[in-house]
Amino acid sequence: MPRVRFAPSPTGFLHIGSARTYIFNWLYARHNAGTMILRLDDTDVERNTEASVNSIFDGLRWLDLPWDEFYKQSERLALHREVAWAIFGKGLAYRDFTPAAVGDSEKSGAQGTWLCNPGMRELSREESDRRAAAGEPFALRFRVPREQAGAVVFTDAVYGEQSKAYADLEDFALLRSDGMPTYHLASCADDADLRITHIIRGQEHLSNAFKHQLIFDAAGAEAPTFAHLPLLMAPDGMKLSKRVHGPVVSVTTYRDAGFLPHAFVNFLCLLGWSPKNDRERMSREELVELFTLEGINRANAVVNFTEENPFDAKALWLNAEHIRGLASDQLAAELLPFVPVGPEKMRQITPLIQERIKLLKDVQTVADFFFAEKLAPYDAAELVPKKGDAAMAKRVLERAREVLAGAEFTHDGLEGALRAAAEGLGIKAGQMFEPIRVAVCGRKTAPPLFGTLEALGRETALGRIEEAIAKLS
RNA sequence: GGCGCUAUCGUCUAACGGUUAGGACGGAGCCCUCUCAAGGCUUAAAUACGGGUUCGAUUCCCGUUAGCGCUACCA
Repeated sequence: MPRVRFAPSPTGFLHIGSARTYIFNWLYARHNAGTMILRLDDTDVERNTEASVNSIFDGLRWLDLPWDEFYKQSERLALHREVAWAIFGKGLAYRDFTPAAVGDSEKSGAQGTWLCNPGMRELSREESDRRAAAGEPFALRFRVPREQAGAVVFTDAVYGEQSKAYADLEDFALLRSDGMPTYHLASCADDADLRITHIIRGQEHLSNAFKHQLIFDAAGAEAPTFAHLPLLMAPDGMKLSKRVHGPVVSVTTYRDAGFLPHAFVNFLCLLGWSPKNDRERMSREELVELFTLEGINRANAVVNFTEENPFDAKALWLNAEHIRGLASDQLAAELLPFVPVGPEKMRQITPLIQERIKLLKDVQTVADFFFAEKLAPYDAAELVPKKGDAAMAKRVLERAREVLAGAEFTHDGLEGALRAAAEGLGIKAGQMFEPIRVAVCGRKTAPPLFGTLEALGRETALGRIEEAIAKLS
């Protein structure tokens, strides 16, 4: 039974790339009847924030893909230290007494790669113990066997066989001088302890995996299978970041704009993964059924957004697809939070706009005239039908006033009455409908007229026609 | 700089070494039609470059170029 984990560090809002990583882990777990573990990797006390923790929970809960187990890394420090000292005990790590402040960026200068602080890895055990006993602060570093000719080797489920010469790996830290574990140590210690079988994460960790393999080996644990995911990029080729790309990288932005959670999940799945059978729109069950590590691509994927169009066109299309696929009543319920109207009215309006919105939020602009007490001001010229004039518009509206006063106020009743009226006036049906549509909706493009009139009701419709006639006088 | 990874239409992607290089979104056009959508049909659009290997390379190998990632006592 596979056990997978998503291990975000709570140092910012939930990123769409992180959401995708979570989704892939979740799908892998469900596809293989495994366990999905959420673990907060909060060993960086300096940068952790409560707001970030909330953002992560909010985002993940919205996706509606529940996890099975939850852990907080900060509550497992004893385990991490135990693993670190066990590695030290085997002689595979050493104390580095170099003051923390010195030479961070200078280490890896243009000269070449920084590998270790000279002198420290050669310190005798006695000397090391003596200085530690004397209270001198130190970091614990992994002793990479760079004097050996070999390499660290592992097989990535996505990228295949990976190897890196020992000589190219630096002596990375396991424990900081304040005794806190580093990410590398804590992550591996926890993965081993939680019996994680597959580490599915972003490709930015591919290089780190060599270090992790070393830690698992040193700790005497069998390393999980690594599966690295291609990264999500911005159209400018840069890694997505809130700083430069704004809120489009945050999951909550999608939620607030009215993406259906599953449509969002569906979209993210198509970035860097393919079922290889041209399927695009898929239900959750289908995704679980189709998801495999073999389907994961190796090249980075760009999320195609611009300043004018903050959402990828394909994301929008998929959302519209899923909206259309919803039962009308269900969609009405989803729409409710976006608009000041009761459930009854919403259910009546929904069928009229279901095929016309890409985002739930679009209901605010597409259906505004249903909720507005008073129509937004429009130009009287809008009332004039194609190949007609103001006089025709007025004639149409005056006739409509009579017809609507008496007609049966249903889709079919209205259509019959209005078409007959057009014939009576000797004009095309379109010329009849156009002025009425504008009078009633305040604009030329709107949902189908008869259903709209029905939903609006006789009183409102007549009132708006009256106002339009006044505009023409 | 060192190391690692990647490279098919604008974007997401498909293609046991043998296809007219397929699909989707978006674009253009047509049809349908009370406007707008939705739907249907048609269309433009890609194998980064150079060498190999092979009867034959999108596919395998090498190089170049470009991009990304890692190179912290961040994760």
